[in-house]
Amino acid sequence: MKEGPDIAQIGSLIGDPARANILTALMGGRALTATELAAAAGVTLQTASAHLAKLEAGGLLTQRKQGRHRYFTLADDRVGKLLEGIMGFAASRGHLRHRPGPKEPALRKARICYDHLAGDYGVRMLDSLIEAGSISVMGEGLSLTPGGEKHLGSIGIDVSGLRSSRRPLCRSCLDWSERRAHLAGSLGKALLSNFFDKGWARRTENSRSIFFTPEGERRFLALFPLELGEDIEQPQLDDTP
Amino acid sequence: MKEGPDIAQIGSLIGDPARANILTALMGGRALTATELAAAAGVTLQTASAHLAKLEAGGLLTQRKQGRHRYFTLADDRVGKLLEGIMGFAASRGHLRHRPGPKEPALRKARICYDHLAGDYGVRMLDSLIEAGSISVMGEGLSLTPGGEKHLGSIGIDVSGLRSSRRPLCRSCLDWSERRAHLAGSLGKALLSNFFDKGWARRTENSRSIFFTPEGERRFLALFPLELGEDIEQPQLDDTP
DNA sequence: GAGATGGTTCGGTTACGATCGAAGTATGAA
DNA sequence: TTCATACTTCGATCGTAACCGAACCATCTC
Repeated sequence: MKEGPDIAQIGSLIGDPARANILTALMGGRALTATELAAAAGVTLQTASAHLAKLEAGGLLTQRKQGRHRYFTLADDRVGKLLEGIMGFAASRGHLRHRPGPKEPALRKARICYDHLAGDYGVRMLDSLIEAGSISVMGEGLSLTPGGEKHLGSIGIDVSGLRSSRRPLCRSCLDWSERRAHLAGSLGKALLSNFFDKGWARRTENSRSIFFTPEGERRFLALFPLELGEDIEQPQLDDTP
Repeated sequence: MKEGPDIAQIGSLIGDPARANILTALMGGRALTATELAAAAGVTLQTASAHLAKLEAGGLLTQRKQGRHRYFTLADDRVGKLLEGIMGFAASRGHLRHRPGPKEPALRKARICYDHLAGDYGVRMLDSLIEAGSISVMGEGLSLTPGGEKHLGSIGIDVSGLRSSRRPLCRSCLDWSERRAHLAGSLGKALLSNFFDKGWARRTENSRSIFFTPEGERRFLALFPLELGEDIEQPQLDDTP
């Protein structure tokens, strides 16, 4: 009966609402202080501190002392992938938050998924890259074509530099809001950084959603066109338990 | 702060030790009764009943009444994939069970992962299929080559029949013990069934581990050879009957 | 029908863990 | 030095949920 790894431990780590809020906040990709995380979780600093200690002991988080601040981040991208996987599953079972809140639409449009672009725009970008022949699909996997390397090089992505990292270049990541794949991996990260650098988009405070400037949005949509037309059906998440 | 799907709910479902044991037991792929699951979880029938109700309400389980029995199974293979993902993560962080127990080696050698073969043998099978050119890899994805279809057809796998199902033919599934991919999807399922049908292997009671007969083992190893040599640690004598 | 087996519901107990106030430590600023 | 900020540790409270005994419902066998 008692076999294999202990999923209950990490399940219970994620299972507490306050800790889940902390992890969700850190899915934004940037390092946050204990105070910020306490606010995000809706608990006092003492409580948050206890939670952070547990999460760190569990290997989900790492902290970095900097002066009198302690910055927390997800331990690595495997944690991000794990969480996004659980989010996708939760969304598919209708485990949505009770009050969808006003930020929900912005989240669905464009958000950060640990370090790359997700949401409607993330899915569109990958779809467009595939249509253009820049990325080829094989089962669940993705790979960059020579043409794609050239194409992305022309907009300022140094693909050969990315290859030298140990991290996979292309990975697909299942999007919980769209229920379709978007682009992760070092290439996904590089593309999002590129948008930030160009001033097309920026992060928003206290949210995973990404804000596109009007000009940036225009350019993004032009760079990643879709043949099919944009009004594809949105697969609905049914929310009955 | 409160954004996205509610990961805490499913986290807490998995986070309880009794429920985690139930889910782990069901990863064996076959339907189990409430009484069996109570024994697997180490709790009384009443307690197990309450847990099963929660898991079902959470969409992780389905039950099927048959006579005076109630058979529970994982709701679908997405649940299996989710759990295997969490197991892989837990194993990578060293969240192993306290007492590794005598069954551990057998589990690492060959076990069932919802409905397909995992463990050392599962990884070997996929590696061999790739070496033989039967399956091609593209990033994280897998696809069956024409040659592979012929090859598998010769050992009794009806690939074209499998294609008609909605389920993907080839999927890679990360193995928590080997930390490498093994073959999932309808093809993975069909291969394992094939081994059972031929009498090469059988399930063991109360465990996810798979027992190979001496003859079956010989044939399996011959069918899925590895170039690299097999002498690199052929560990694990199994202790189960 | 009676009896046995499989499973659920109810009620009450118990234990664990989330929470916060208050006090304590570390780092930076004045 | 003194004060302020950032965070941790301690101690106590409190709620919730896991747990089991007992009773209850359902299905099969005889």
